[in-house]
Amino acid sequence: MEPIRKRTYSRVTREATELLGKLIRLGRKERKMTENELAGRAGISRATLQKIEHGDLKCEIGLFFELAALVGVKLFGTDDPSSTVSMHLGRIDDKLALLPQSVRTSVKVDDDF
Amino acid sequence: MEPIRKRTYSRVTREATELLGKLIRLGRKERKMTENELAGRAGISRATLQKIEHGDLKCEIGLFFELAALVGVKLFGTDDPSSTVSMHLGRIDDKLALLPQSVRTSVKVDDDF
DNA sequence: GCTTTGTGACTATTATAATAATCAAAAGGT
DNA sequence: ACCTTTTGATTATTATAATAGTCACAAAGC
Repeated sequence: MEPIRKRTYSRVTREATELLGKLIRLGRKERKMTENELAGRAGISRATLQKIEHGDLKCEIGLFFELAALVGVKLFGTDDPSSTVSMHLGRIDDKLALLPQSVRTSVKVDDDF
Repeated sequence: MEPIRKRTYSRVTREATELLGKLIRLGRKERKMTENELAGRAGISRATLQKIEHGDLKCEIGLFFELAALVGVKLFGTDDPSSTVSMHLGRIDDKLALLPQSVRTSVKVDDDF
């Protein structure tokens, strides 16, 4: 069956995703893990891991990032991702708050964390 | 209806995705685009754009990256993503070619988190 | 004030991602 | 050479992401 909806992606997007997939594969091999091992750790099937390592654009971003973290790929180019990401998050929140149309939903309590 | 399959994500993954979503939102507002405008340009629905800007882990990585490119978010921290990504791709291919396919004696790899 | 536009938050439906299962072939070890 | 493990690739099925549509509310603009 031919897919009914076909979407196009820019070259930058395709290459960035391909790069991330290859970094995951490289990290996995550097840690001497098999596809089954890494897939098991991540709680996904081997088929999905294969798609991600090949840069499949349709796969969940959460799976890409989770796998990257599992094999030590630095998402934002630093050695300690979590602290740096948190720092960035604060900066972005400040910037968004200053913007005219920013919503920053007044008194909404976070439900997520 | 409760979801049948629920998946857990690490904090790093959640924060990284949230950050990327907020960077997209920030880039969109800096370019004074509405949600409908950006969604239309990207060929997606407004609902999906909202999920991405809120850091929904289940959304396609291709959509995240495509939106990031559309609003000028630099995926790999450089001004000229495509050339740099291509360069990285070549180096990763070289590294992968040198690595043995796997190592049999299944050494347990320690987790980072 | 009023009107318009942008956003948040749902719904039901449809398209599809993720899965488990399989097979063949390549790679590694003995 | 052999045998084992890992990988590539494909299937059918199931779970779910993406969609269009709607409603209410919040900001701007008049």
